[in-house]
Amino acid sequence: MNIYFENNNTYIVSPDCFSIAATLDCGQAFRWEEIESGVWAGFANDKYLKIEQTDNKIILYDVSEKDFYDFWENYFDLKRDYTSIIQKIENEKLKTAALFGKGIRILRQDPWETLCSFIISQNNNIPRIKGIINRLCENFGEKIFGGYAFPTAEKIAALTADDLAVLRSGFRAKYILDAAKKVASGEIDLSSLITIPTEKAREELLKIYGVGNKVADCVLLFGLGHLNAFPKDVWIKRALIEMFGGELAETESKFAGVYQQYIFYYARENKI
DNA sequence: TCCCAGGCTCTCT
DNA sequence: AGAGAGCATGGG
Repeated sequence: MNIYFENNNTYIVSPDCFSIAATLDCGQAFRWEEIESGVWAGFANDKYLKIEQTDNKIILYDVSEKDFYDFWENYFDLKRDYTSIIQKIENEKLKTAALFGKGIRILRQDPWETLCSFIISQNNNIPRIKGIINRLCENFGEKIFGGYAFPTAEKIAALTADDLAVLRSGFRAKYILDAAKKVASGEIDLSSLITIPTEKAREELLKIYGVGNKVADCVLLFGLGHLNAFPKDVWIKRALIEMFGGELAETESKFAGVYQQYIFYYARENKI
């Protein structure tokens, strides 16, 4: 994987275990879309990015060397060696899923955005999740180049359930408000959850009304860098039964969350 | 029309 | 501590 910078773009040549399609469309982020074949555009924090993948190259448009090292390298988890993670897998079926989804990287998303997004995701389908999040950003987010940033917890905490009616998020609105209030007030300090043990961080997240184990694990994995978190949703539960007879010891391992994404992607793409 | 969606809370055993 | 209903809304 070779990286260079030219014309204010960032180029990644021969990327290792990095498919932007697999990474951006495997259900961990909701604000990316494929605008033309191989070209994706979306938002992260207060930034907009257009990114393209060709045969042997990934181009991050309008991303300087400083932008890349200050933000995108971490966002796409590019310092981590996914090749070695996959190589160390011994379970044959898990290895099959891993090789199928080897281009997936676990995004390091903004913790508040991740929390809010996965609260919205509960008992919901992906197209509608995206719709609600879009309305959330359009109505309450800062206008930035290309669209709207994700609204801050402070902004949401100052709203009422009536204000959130435009989202058409149903029963989830009260959960969003509780999360925003706990985060904005400092009762829950999301950034502090990055460095404490996974179990302790999960306990904190579970204090939020409307956050259960599944949502907490998604926040731990996609927003807080706890790669041992293993969210169990309906897809995963079904896949664990179909592929592994219901039990998989690797769900307790250091990179369980990475395996989880491989299994999720494999199950979804192959309609297991 | 009907079933169900990357679940959670509440209630009842 | 485990099971089941109810929840808002709309995609397929």
